[in-house]
Amino acid sequence: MDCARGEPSGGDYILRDCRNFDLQATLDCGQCFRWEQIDSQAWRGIAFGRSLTLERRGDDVVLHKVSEAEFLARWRDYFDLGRDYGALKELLRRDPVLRRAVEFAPGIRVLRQNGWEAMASFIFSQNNNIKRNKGMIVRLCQAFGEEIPGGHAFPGPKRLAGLDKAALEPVRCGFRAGYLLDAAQAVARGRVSLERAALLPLEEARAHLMQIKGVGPKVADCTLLYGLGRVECVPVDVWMARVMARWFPGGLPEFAAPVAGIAQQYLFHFARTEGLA
DNA sequence: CGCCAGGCTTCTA
DNA sequence: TAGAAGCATGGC
Repeated sequence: MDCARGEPSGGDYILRDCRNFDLQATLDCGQCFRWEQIDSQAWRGIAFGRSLTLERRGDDVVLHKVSEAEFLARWRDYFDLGRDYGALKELLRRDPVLRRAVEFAPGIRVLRQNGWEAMASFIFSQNNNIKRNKGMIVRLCQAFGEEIPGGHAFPGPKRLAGLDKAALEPVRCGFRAGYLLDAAQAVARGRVSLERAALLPLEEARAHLMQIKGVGPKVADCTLLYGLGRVECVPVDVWMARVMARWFPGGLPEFAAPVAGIAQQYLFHFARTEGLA
């Protein structure tokens, strides 16, 4: 496994000899919006109502002020550390284009974020750029998220469901305000169940999420992949559409299907930063 | 200043 | 039922 030897040390939790985990590539490849780089080796972010500092220290990765219990309960799955990315990449390398993408950023991991946060974040992302999306999310959290040490938690659907567009004005999210409210109300009232979407067959899960106004195929797929652990799901945005048209007109290789969403992440990052298209 | 942004809804033929 | 326009806002 990638980080088999984790151990508590002086209040921190250390992943010894941690392979396949490039903080920069993982936290800045367009899948998450609440992480910021502190210095060349460290990042700070907020997830699950907790502010966390992560540091690369040689072969190790250090989670600052994290107990073993907290690591196992929360961060292990969040960073997808139970998956063997070494073996996964070995599989993907069978295709020459995937091989290039994997070798471009071999330390990418796909995070398993909170389902609601992923859905809301990608509702915000539509017809938007990543920089501004981060700003909108900061303002949403400052205005409506619970205050926690080091910042604000992401506001849950119940908190947002009672608001109206006027209340969201300070977030400056434009036409997306109505979409966010419909999503919050749908989830808060049980019209849409993220828990069910996590388990449904993929096409049914997409259709279930797309009942929400402002959630189309792309946002539904991002919710499934980044928020609900559906690594077989492939969001196709403008970049991936170019990649597919140019390199995979017949679709991604069959052998990649069970982890096609992760393959997508390597391709997306490569295409967007190196211009593979 | 003009173009564009990890799209989606609505309008039109 | 496909294709284009409209959408709020700000980054560059």
